[in-house]
Amino acid sequence: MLAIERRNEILGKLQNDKRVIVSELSDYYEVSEETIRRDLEKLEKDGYVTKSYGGAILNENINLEMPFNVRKNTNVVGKQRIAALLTELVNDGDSLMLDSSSTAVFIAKALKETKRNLTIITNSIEIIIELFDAQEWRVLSTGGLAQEGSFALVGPQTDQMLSAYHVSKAIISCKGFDIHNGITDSNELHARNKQTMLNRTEQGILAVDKSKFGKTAFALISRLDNISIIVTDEKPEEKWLRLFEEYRIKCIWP
Amino acid sequence: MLAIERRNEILGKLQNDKRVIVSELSDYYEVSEETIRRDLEKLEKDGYVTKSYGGAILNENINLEMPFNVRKNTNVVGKQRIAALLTELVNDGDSLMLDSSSTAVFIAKALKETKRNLTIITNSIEIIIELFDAQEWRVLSTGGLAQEGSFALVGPQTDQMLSAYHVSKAIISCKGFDIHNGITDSNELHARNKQTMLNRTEQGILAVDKSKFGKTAFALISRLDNISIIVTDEKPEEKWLRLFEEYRIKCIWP
DNA sequence: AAACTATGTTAGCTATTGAACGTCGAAATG
DNA sequence: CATTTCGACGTTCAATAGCTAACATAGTTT
Repeated sequence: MLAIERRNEILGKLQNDKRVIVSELSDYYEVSEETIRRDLEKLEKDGYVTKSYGGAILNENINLEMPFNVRKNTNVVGKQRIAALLTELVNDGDSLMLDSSSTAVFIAKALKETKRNLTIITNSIEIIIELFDAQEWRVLSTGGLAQEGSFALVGPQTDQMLSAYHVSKAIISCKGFDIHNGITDSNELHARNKQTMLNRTEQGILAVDKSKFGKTAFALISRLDNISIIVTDEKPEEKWLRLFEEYRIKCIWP
Repeated sequence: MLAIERRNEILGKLQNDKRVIVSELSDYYEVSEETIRRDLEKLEKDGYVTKSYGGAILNENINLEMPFNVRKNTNVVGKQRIAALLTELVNDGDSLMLDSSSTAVFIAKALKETKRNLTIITNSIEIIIELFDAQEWRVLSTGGLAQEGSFALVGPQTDQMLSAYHVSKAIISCKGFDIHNGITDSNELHARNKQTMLNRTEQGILAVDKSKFGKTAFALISRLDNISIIVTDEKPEEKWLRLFEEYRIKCIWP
């Protein structure tokens, strides 16, 4: 059994029983108590539980149903790479906009571990939840219509709220990214929100894995002009790099 | 049973009964009185209770918030009763505002099972998540600052968004409810948001369990004038009913 | 091969609890 | 109003369970 499997099972047990006992888990999984303690330690660090003498209890304010069931996360490694690169672009004290892409969730997690005193504005419910316990941060939710399926807030209310702020960096993702058609998304409301984010910042950062290169989706977000930096998970081909140079876009990969 | 569980339960009992007795707790949990004293000592150190000879009483300094998991799980039955009563006041197609109280979460759940085609505006992240899959409903999130501990969005942004709408019913809860001091809450930002909700509706509904009657918390939400209906979990005493009559407030209990 | 990860093992340390006992507080009694 | 009395309190001590930290090992990744 993999460690991560065991941890997930422990989380499952916590959802049922609200608490776990170190000695019981150690018996059940036939690993040493130390291993279980290390598991709980990790879960505590991730904010899921509170340890106590002899065991741990579930943190009720983390809505556990969500992170596991909802996302059919693809290319997790790529997204984590992108997130790691992004932490180097962000400084303590920055103000950021994050969109409601799954990449942005990874970015939020990575930033939480490394940065202090950030101000985040986002329309992603997942990110809001992820950052609820971020000490010293200011986390703002745009309002908006709760859109089934994407865990995002969308619509004109979202745009209006975004327009009330100006941030040093806006980090967005997209469904498609093409020389002729610019940056595109499959959902018009999402596209509009991302557009607004780019309009309210000096530095637009596109965080997008390589599979999106050369793709075009339904709704236009922006031409390439509004993008300052592209962060991706693999080195793009020469034609892309030439294009980026032409537009004076900095491109970063691991 | 883990020590932290016992302490949380004691806090829960304190929320209901306002006081605890050392000897009773010792019997109930089958630990020595010393252990209970040490528990109370810790709770006192954390500011939740004041010890006294033979037991301890809850600090009525309601400004100090209970841990979320304790607050959420107290008087579940009362909250469910209130939620059930409220479904009878709401019609299919209504537009509602719901605040970020734990009672409101129960109300949202009850409505989801019984009503069609509602429009909900709320600043509660829990409710947003709960209603993400509500078919045919329109669920709007107010924006706002994500406030640690309460799972709510607060601040001027929240007010601004609320002010952009007008609904048939606003359903709010509170920490204290008193003849002279009106409806009060421990948190000023929450109080302001609830106030705004009452201003944006024809029918203000106060959903509040009986333990709040006669209490006064720090921040004023509203005088009684703005309330049309009070829904509670037990029949209030005569003096309250007379008061409600005077203000032409309808009061409902199971 | 080196670096890293997951796990086990151990030794020393710490936290939690209950028992014992002298002191203190509250309420009844004179 | 002073005294008495009994339960409650705090402190200390000891026992035990649990914890931390350091090191060892094996398997995996780079």
